[in-house]
Amino acid sequence: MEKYLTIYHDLVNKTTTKYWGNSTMLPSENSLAQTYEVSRETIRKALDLLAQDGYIQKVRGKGSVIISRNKFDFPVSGIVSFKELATNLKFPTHTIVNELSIVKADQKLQSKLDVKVNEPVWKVVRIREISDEKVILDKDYFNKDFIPMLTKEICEDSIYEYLESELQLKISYARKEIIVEEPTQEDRELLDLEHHSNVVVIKSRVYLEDTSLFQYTESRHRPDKFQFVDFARRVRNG
Amino acid sequence: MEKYLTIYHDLVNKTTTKYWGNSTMLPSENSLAQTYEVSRETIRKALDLLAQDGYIQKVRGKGSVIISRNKFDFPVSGIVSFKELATNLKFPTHTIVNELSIVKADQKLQSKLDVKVNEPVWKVVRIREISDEKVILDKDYFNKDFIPMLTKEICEDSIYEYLESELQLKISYARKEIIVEEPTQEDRELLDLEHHSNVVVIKSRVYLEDTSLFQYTESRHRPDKFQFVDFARRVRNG
DNA sequence: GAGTGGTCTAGACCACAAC
DNA sequence: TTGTGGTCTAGACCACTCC
Repeated sequence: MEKYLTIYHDLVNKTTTKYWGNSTMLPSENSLAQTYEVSRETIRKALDLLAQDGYIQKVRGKGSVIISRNKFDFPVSGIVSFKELATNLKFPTHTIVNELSIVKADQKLQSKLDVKVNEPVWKVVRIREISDEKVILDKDYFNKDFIPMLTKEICEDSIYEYLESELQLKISYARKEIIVEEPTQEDRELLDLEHHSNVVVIKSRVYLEDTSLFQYTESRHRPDKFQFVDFARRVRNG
Repeated sequence: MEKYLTIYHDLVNKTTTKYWGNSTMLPSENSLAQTYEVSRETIRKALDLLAQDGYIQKVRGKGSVIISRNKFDFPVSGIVSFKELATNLKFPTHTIVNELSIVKADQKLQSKLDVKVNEPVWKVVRIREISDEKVILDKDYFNKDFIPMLTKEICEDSIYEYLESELQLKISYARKEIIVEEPTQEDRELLDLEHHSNVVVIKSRVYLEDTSLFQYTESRHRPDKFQFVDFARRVRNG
């Protein structure tokens, strides 16, 4: 593996496990460069990642401050699949595949998935249970060019794991939009909505490393089971 | 200004205004290095920012692909103040300062703002109107150590602008949590909630460059007026 | 084989903080 | 004055894409 990534992972480990005792500061860049026997720029590359991910804050003239993360401040920025989320949760989770089919793209899908009308796309509808309650409805549409085959078993496990390890597709980035809607008839039928009169909808477009758009997803959550945690650095200013 | 930042801004401009015509590719790093008369590493630093901010996607062996941003894909990742948001919106906006006072920190605030119980903190409650509807309730608490003075006029304009330009405070990063709650009595009294039975709550802790926590905010939105747009790169994998 | 981006180096100079 | 992080350089080698 690349040196700076190895160092990054090692430093993540050491900052989160109090390797340096109760010190709130990382060793200096020069000191780390000696320790790892690399150039200072390589250390800086690793530290930049730590800062981006909210593990440290660099302060000019002083050093790198370790940011303590208490309790629920787990980092779920970035793209997270339900399986990744589920393994972080302490509650039992279960996935029900409600639909797995190939449909022809209509007008709406055409624009969302960047395919031609009537082109075949995978449609997957899954219900997510947490503690035996049906609280999330995931509707995925995949560009069929990238995924020749898809089975119920794969959908029950993790589509992302299949894409990355079997098909060697590299997910690169996503655009997400979070809004609140009134439940549709489908929401009411498939989810345990109880008295709730809203659903939180996360619409995502997911892109591969070569910038091709290959997935459009609507993840519809019961509002009381929705939480989004974000770590944001100040926007670049002129 | 630093070279790589100048180049970053210049390239943002050129990629968003079709400076290179309909080409979807940026010039190569070596070519850019010649053009700007800097080293390749400096160009790479600028390009890394462009990639982080979703303007380009770098593809190994090929080059940097310009990511086209259509219509509503404006980048509101990061910390955005209401004033910044308001200037982006096409609708008339207005701020009503409902409360501006110094209160003593209670148990709840103590943990959220990292101050001692009974220490004085600024409390600011503001109602945000969009198109003459009261749709957002902002409740801000500031550590008084950092802000000696605060007036109604500043709160009506932009507290952030005051902090950054007058007090020279440098906001660095924030932790946000988005959840959905049932409206409180206060929400019902101060907002035009109409029939809506939920509010979207964004809880933020805002930190300065030296990692001191100086603000805790709850921004309470009428659900139909809430939208959160995010650009996310894949989480680092091992 | 030529061109691209990805990694890494050794060294330089700067602005800033702490003493 | 010393140490810290921030910027910038010139050059090297690599893996990858495309022809």
